Amino acid sequence: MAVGERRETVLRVIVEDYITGAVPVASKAIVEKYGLKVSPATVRNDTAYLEREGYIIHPHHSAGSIPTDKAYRYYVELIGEDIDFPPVEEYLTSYILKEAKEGLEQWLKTVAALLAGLVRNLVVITSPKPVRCRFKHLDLVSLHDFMALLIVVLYEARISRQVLSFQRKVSQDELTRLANKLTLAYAGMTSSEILAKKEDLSSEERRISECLAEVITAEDKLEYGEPHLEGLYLLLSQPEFTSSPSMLRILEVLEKEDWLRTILRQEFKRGEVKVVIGEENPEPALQHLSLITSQYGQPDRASGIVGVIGPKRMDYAKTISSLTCLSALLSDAAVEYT
Amino acid sequence: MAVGERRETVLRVIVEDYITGAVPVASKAIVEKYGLKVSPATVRNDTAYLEREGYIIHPHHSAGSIPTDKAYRYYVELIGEDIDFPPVEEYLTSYILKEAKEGLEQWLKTVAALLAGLVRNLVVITSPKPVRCRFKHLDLVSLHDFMALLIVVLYEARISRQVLSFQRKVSQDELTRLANKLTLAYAGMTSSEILAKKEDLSSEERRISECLAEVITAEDKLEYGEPHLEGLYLLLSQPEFTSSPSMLRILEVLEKEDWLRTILRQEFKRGEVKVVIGEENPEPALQHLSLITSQYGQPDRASGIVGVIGPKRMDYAKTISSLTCLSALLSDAAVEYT
DNA sequence: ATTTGGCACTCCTCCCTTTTGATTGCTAGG
DNA sequence: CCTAGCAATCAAAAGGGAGGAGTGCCAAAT
Repeated sequence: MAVGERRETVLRVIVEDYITGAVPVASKAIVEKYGLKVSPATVRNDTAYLEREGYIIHPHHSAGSIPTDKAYRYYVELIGEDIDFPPVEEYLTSYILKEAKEGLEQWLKTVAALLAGLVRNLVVITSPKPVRCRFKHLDLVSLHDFMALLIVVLYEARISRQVLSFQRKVSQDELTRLANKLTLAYAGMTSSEILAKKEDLSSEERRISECLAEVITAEDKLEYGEPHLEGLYLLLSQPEFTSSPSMLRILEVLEKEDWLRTILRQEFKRGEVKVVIGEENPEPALQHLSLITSQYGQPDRASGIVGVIGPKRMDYAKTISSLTCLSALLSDAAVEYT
Repeated sequence: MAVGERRETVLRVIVEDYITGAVPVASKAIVEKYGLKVSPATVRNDTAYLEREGYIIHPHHSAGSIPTDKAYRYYVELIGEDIDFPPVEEYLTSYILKEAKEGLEQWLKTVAALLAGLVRNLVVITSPKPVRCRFKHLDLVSLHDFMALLIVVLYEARISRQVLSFQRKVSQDELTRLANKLTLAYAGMTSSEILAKKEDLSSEERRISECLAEVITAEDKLEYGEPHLEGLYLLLSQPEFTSSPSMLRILEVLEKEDWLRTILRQEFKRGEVKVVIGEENPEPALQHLSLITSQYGQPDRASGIVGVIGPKRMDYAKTISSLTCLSALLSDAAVEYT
């Protein structure tokens, strides 16, 4: 085996061993566990080289090697070429197909929990949402004399509600009439189209139309649906977070919720799984974690995000393959809601 | 001061001091901080008595006193009589009144986060939900030739959706006609009323009606709306959970979610705040915590639960008063959605 | 040029001991 | 019934090796 080739093997072994074991990998262990035909001293020469190149570091002088972000990146590119994990696919499929009677959101939570258990990390999933919402139907329910509840139904089975007040008394009969009229008038429109359609409207009709457009705009602004988190317990059980301060730091970050935007703002290509390792992440609070994310659904129609958050030392092979498979399955399922 | 009276003072002081400080309370500290006119030795006689009676324990021989569940219960009954906390009320009111444009659920989350910050513990809140849902409106959207999406709008602005399949091709026009007919036929009915209404229905109409009743029944079964949790970070920052195993134990319990039923299954009286301390809770996993819960809304119409979960050593006075006040405010706000 | 065995050195971890300081329990006297 | 004083108790912090795992490097072997 050529020197360069062995170095690559050593690096791969270090990454894989550290992923499963979470302890620094010693030269002796590398030789023994993987049956290399060289002595530990030789491996030490290689690790010295890898350290110079920035692939590994030693937590202290007489400790084994642990991979750097660069090493994980190298590893991910390496395995990216031929990833194949049939058992995961079968396992997921069998569960996912019994789509729930309990509604979409509940089902997504179940799916997320399933994936979390599989990859033993935190899973975040958002419900599918179109980029540009289209109006489908509205209802008006009288609350008091001057107030009504506006219920807006959008395509992709999304709904929103808003309280509305009028200058004068409006009866339920009148509200129903207004609702029917406007439902007909605005069917299939986006928020800007509704605002653009300037016909002669009564004061109440204008009030409702504005409110309607506002509601749809608000929906448009949400880049994704409400995110569900599952497996927090699993993430925090990882050995890197055993100390309570580091656990609290994670929790604090997760509750602030800005991190989510960071994840969701990414550009996705169809079917692609994105891997962001440690300091590759622009968000400092997440730089000691890795994110693996994927988009599902049809980008032009409704789409959502499913992602896994774990320590940098996470099982990239398994997670990437699970996510690839899951996002394909979810895309198929989402077609039914189109 | 009579002996019995002083003992009560000593107990109250121990509870209050332990609530704020989280460290065992020494006899000397009791005398000094609260300016008692007796010596530490005298207080020690009192604590010896209180220990015999089961109100306090000592974590080890040469440590101060910490209250037992019995002591907290005594304390809660004591303060229950004249609780008054105006600053909380004003603080909450000012924020809550700017009701959100972002929808009910989002607003509830904000309220929960606000309360969590105030009481520095985990807050759980459920969206208001009527005990018996009434049908308001339905829509049918064609998916494929044989499949449609059923969108059900209920009173109190609740919505649910369900995928539906037919034996034969059904066009969107036909679906719209069916939707209008059934919306009219079933307006205001509960699930059982819908099932009872046996008129001569076509095969498709029967299929939809059954599905509709099923959806409403499912909503009825949910005792409360989707719960929101806020302030997990605050709860786990409490000194009793600094060790990572105890933190993980809490997280594990919270993710299992069965505990929620325990909380929500309680019987509530209008406007009442319930306090469950430690082992008073039937659920073993929660026996090292205290729960303070309250119902809001109108029991006959929509109602929800708001509760605080904290260590047994939590600020009962502040939490009870905050919750009393908040639940009243939420009830007022909920009226608008009736 | 690469590999290897050997050896000194480093640094972490574990365990044991000691010290320190706080606090109680008890007893005898006010 | 209260108090002062004192011995007893225990946790937490600080110290101190001993042990051990593992590297770095050098000189010799391949």
